[in-house]
Amino acid sequence: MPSQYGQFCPVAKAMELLDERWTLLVVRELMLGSRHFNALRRGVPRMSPALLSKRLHTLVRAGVVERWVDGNRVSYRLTESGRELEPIVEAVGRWGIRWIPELGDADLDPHLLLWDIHRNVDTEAVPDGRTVIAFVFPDVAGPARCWWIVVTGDGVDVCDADPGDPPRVTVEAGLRTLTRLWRGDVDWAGALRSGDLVLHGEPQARRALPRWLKLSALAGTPRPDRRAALPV
Amino acid sequence: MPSQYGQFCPVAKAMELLDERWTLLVVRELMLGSRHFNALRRGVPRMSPALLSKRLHTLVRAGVVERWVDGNRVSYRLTESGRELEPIVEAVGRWGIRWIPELGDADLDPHLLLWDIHRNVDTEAVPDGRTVIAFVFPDVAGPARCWWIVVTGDGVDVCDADPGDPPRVTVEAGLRTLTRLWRGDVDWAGALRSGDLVLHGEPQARRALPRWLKLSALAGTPRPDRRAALPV
DNA sequence: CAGTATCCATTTCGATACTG
DNA sequence: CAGTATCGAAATGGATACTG
Repeated sequence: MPSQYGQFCPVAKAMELLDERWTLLVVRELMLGSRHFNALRRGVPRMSPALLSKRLHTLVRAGVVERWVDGNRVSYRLTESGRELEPIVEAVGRWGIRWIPELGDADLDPHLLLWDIHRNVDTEAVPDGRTVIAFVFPDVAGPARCWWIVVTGDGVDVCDADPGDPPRVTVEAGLRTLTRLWRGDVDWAGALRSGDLVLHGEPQARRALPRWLKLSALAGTPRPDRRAALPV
Repeated sequence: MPSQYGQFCPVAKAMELLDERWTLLVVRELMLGSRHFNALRRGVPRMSPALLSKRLHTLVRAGVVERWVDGNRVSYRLTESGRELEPIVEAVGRWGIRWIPELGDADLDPHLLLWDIHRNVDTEAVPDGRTVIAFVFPDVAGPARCWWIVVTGDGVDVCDADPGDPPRVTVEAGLRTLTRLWRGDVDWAGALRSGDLVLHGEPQARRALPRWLKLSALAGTPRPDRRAALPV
């Protein structure tokens, strides 16, 4: 049981549930459409399965999440109460992107980044057939250096192994740069101009890429005007 | 330092700060106008001074709160970043009052309740001069049973000792009932009708009381329609 | 696939007392 | 008024291994 504030204030009562570590991130994943335990895990990879399990149970008991068993498959989904958390998650996200713009090295995660990018591919904009987009992080060592996103009529997949087909476009960028691009901290033009992001492939495909890859839903959030905060 | 999620997601970055226990309640108090350490403590009485101090320092480092020293008096106020937390606190409050309506006995606190009520007295509506409103909780033992709110031209005070003057109105109600009235879980008519809330005093003053005491800002939040959730 | 179980290091926090 | 100091109990949660 989450610890109690001993206050009748609705903010306190809500936070008794919502301020438990990881809770709102699990809710975020459910909002983004994850339904199964291991799908949820992909969105919160640093969370141990035991803890995810515990949080899900707490959310079910609180009436925010519904656990559904059909056959031998278990799925979780938000209840009406859970869906009404959306304005909170959005407000937190908007505030976070405005006021906590700095990312530490520990915040960067290629797997998570590709996972996010892949679920925002605009399949309408990508040419029919099979399209492979490769990503190379020159500053990342080991197996997390190269990634592939494969778009077909059936959907979008991420791979950490070469799918074989030659990529239509290869994106070469520092992990931090691509992360900042995804978040909207920098735009395509700025990333290309800085030289830290380089595209390889046919000119037409390179020009089309920004339409294939939609950025984070929060990327368009207006940022605080730093100049206004400076003394005259 | 608050623990890290290891995610670049703005929700995660924001929650690294905001999901620390007590943090949002301290922000709430600052939004309600508390400026000094001991004033803040009154709004979060179950928080130890050491912990309040720690949270304030964390909020200052995060740029959400500004610590201001003038003379030998210290005051805290929200920065622009902190003021932009208001939509979050409001959204959390609205969600909480809609979806966590049940209060445990541990959530009831006469001191906190009178403190809240006193800062929402509509001084415009109260007659000029000196007006005393007494509160009696028959179900509370000891010194927390009787309270007085004193309204003068200078402001509004709460007392836990008889201020002397005869009260214009005496409110006699169970602690839970007055709390639920304050939150808007029940209205004046309903509380009076149930018989658990009784007013003493001249009829004119008794009728005027609901205009003197404004309820929580969240009291008017529409509640989920429970009937709609039932099977047909 | 969908979790449990166990263990222990670490963190957190409440209580209380004390200070300039 | 505005905190700090200290201490021990309790909770938290990360790592790892295991199960139907």
